[in-house]
Amino acid sequence: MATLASDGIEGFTTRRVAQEAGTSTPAVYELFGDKAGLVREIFFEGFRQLRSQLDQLAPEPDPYRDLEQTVAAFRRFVRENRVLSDLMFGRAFADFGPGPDELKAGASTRKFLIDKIRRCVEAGLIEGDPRDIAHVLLAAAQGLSAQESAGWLGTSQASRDRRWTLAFRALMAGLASGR
Amino acid sequence: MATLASDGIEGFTTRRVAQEAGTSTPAVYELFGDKAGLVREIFFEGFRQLRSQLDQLAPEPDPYRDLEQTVAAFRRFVRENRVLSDLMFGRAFADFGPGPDELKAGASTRKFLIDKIRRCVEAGLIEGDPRDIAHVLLAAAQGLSAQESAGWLGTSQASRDRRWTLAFRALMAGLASGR
DNA sequence: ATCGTTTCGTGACATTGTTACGATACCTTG
DNA sequence: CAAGGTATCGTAACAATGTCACGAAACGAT
Repeated sequence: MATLASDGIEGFTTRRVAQEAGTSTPAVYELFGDKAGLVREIFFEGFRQLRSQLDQLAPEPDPYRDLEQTVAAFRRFVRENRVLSDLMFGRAFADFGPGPDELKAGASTRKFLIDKIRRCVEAGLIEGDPRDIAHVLLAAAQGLSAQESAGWLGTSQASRDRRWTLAFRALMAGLASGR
Repeated sequence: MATLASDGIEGFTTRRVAQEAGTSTPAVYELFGDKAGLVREIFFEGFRQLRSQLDQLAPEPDPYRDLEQTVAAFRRFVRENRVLSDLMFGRAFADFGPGPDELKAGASTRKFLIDKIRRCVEAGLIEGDPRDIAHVLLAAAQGLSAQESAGWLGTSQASRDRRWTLAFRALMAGLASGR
């Protein structure tokens, strides 16, 4: 079966989706109304998968390591679902821009982060508004992931790892002492 | 004239480009070979513009403020050239993925950052390999910009500003004390 | 001045998003 | 159980787009 992952975005056409679903093209339009609607569904499915993957993380007693592990899981998700992530966080499909409902999906993921961050704040590891911190942390992870996907973060695995951990440690250390 | 900024990505077609250039479609193919080639040219032009905008920054004696100002200029560029930035840093066009030459263009921008970061390191403000720091700083800025463009960073200007400065300050503070 | 090369315009082809138009299956209601 | 309405689906078509073949024209070199 040809999927997003195997054929990339350019192979993603309504006809092909219909064919591989064993039905005809208008059926897709009957169900999703639009190609954008179809893409939107995949978008939501992506966030469900990410959420499910985060939920399956083994609980970690240390709040710091717990947060670190969550970021690592995010990174893994993006690496293993490159095209899907481009759709979720980038602008892979031209005619699909995130609307209010899509923002909610993103907010759900962020909420997951916020809880873990709150634990770190309550443990005295860092200071600040968990929501702001979640935004910053997620933005950094998203930027690093985008660069890693595009090959901009370095050619060797070692340098990419080094930069990821540097970013996380620096952010956490900087958040330790308020302002 | 219809441009990328006014009509977005969906209006960007080889026929239209040819028409507004006062020529015919195959002329475009003669010049750029491909639509990807045409897009690539815009990609490079984008990095030239970004570089030119960074070069026009008034020199700042304080290395910290200098770096901060550079990041602010990056943010401004992305905000004022939303579609172009999507093309440069995201994956706005499906059939165009960054190759070796494109990576060089990105490296040029990063080099600009590295010099300013080196100044901060030499001034004792932060510690670490300037190249690693540049990667991390650029990734964070790119992630924040992407979220801001998509509307994920918050609805109020104040919260967006707060998160930008939080990210920068936290990163710099965290880089101050090595490891 | 002539020839070869480069550039360019007309027209065509394959693909894609999208929809009109019937046909079919299914579900409700008497 | 049968009839009618509705939702769904397949065939075919249309418009737009990327791309290219095929000459025509322009332009420089000899």
